Amino acid sequence: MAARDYGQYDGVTRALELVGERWGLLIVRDLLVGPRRYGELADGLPRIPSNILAARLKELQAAGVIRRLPRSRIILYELTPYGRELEPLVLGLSTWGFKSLDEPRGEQIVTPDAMTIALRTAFQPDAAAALPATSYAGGFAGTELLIRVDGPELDVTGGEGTADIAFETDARIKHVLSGDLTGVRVTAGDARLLDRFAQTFRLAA
Amino acid sequence: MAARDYGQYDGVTRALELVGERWGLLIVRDLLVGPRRYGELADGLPRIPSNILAARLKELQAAGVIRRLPRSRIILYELTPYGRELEPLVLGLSTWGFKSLDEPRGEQIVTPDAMTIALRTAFQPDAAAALPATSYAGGFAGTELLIRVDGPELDVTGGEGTADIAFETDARIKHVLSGDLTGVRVTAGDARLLDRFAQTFRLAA
DNA sequence: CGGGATCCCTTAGGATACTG
DNA sequence: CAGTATCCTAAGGGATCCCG
Repeated sequence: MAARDYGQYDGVTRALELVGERWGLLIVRDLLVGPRRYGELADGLPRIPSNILAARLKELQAAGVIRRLPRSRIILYELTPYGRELEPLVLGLSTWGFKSLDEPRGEQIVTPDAMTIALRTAFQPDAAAALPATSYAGGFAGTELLIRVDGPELDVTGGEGTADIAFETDARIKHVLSGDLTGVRVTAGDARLLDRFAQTFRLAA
Repeated sequence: MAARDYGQYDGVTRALELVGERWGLLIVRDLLVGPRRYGELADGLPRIPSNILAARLKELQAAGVIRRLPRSRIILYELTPYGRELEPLVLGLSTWGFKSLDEPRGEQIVTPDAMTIALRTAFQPDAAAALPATSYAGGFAGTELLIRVDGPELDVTGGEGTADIAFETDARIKHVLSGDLTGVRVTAGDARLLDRFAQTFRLAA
C-alpha cells in the first residue's frame, strides 16, 4: 500500500487519492477552462514549483483525469471525459469557498482561469435567458476577459475585444459577483448594462 | 502568507485551503453521518496519526466547518451549518470516485461511516418512494448497518437489529451498489427483498 | 478510558537552478 | 518551452506517553 493511500475502500477516499493532492484540483480547475500548455498552467498557478507541477501532471494522467495531446509541436494537456465530470464539483467548491472569502489580501492574485471559473460559478442561466445577448469586456484586477452571454449560454475568452460595455475593477471580485457594483469603473459603452451584468452573474448567498 | 496558501483570491482556492488538506474531507465525510467523538473519528480513520487528527480538528474549527459541543462530559465534534453544506460535494466525490474504483485490495477496509455515505450516494429516492417501506440489516465486510427506507427517506444506523431481511457480503460493495448481487448471502428474511434493495441503491453508471 | 501531546523519522512539498 | 535535478524545510506517519 502506498504511503499516501488512506487504506479504505470507498468512493470518497478513491476520489481524494486521485485528485485530492495539493494543487491537483487547481490544475483541474484551470483545465476546465480549456486545454493548456505546461507553461500556461505554471503561469496560472504562480506559486507551484515546477517539479510539483510535473509530478501532478503525471499522476493525473495515470489516474485517467487528464491526457496529453501532442498537437503539431506543442504539448497540450486536457481533461478526459472522466476528468470533465469534475466540473460540477469544482463549481460547487467555488460556490462554497466564496461564501467564506473575505477581502483579498494584497499578495493574492486573480488569474484569468480562476476568474473564468468564478464567472461560471456565478452565472445564472435562467436570468440570462430572459435578457438580450450581451458582451462584456471586463478587467478584473488586471486580467482582461471577454464575456459573451447569449441566452443561457456563457462564453468567456481571454484577452481584450470590443463589447457592449467595458469595465474594470480591482481584486474584490466577490463584491462584483454579489451585486455590489461600487468600485466598478465603466470605461466604454452603456453604463446601464452593468445592471444586466449584476443580474446575470450572482453568487449564491 | 502562510506557506500552505495558494496565493490566489478565488473560491476554489479558498475551499481547498479550508478542507483540502489531507484527511480533511474524510473527517467531514464521517461527521456527515452524525456527531462523533475523538476516538470514534480515530476508529473510522484507522491510518490517521493522532497528532494529525488533533491538528485537523483545530483547523476545521478555526475554519468554521466543525464545532466542539461539550455535552455532559464527553466531547462531540459536529459540523456547523456551513460544514453541512459540503454534503452534496462529498456525495459528488463519492459518485465520481466509485466510478474508477476496482476490486478492493486486501488491506482496504470498509468503515461504518464510509459505508453509510456510500449508501447515501447510491440511494434513489424516486425509486424508493414507489416501493413499500423496508428495513435491511446489512453486513458489509463485517460492519453491520441497519438500513431503514421509508418512502423517499433513508436512515442508516450502526449496529444490528431486526429487519425485513438480513444479508451480508464482503468488501466488494461496489458490486452490491451496482445491482450485482452475486456474493450476497441472505441470512434471514425474504430473499426476494434483495431485488428491492438493488432498485433502491444504485450507483450511477 | 477518552482526548489528546510528544518524539523521531520519513516523505512530500517549496525554492531555485539547470538541461534537452 | 517543457520539463529535471538538487537542496532544504515542513508536513505527515508511527509509536508512545501523558493528563484529567
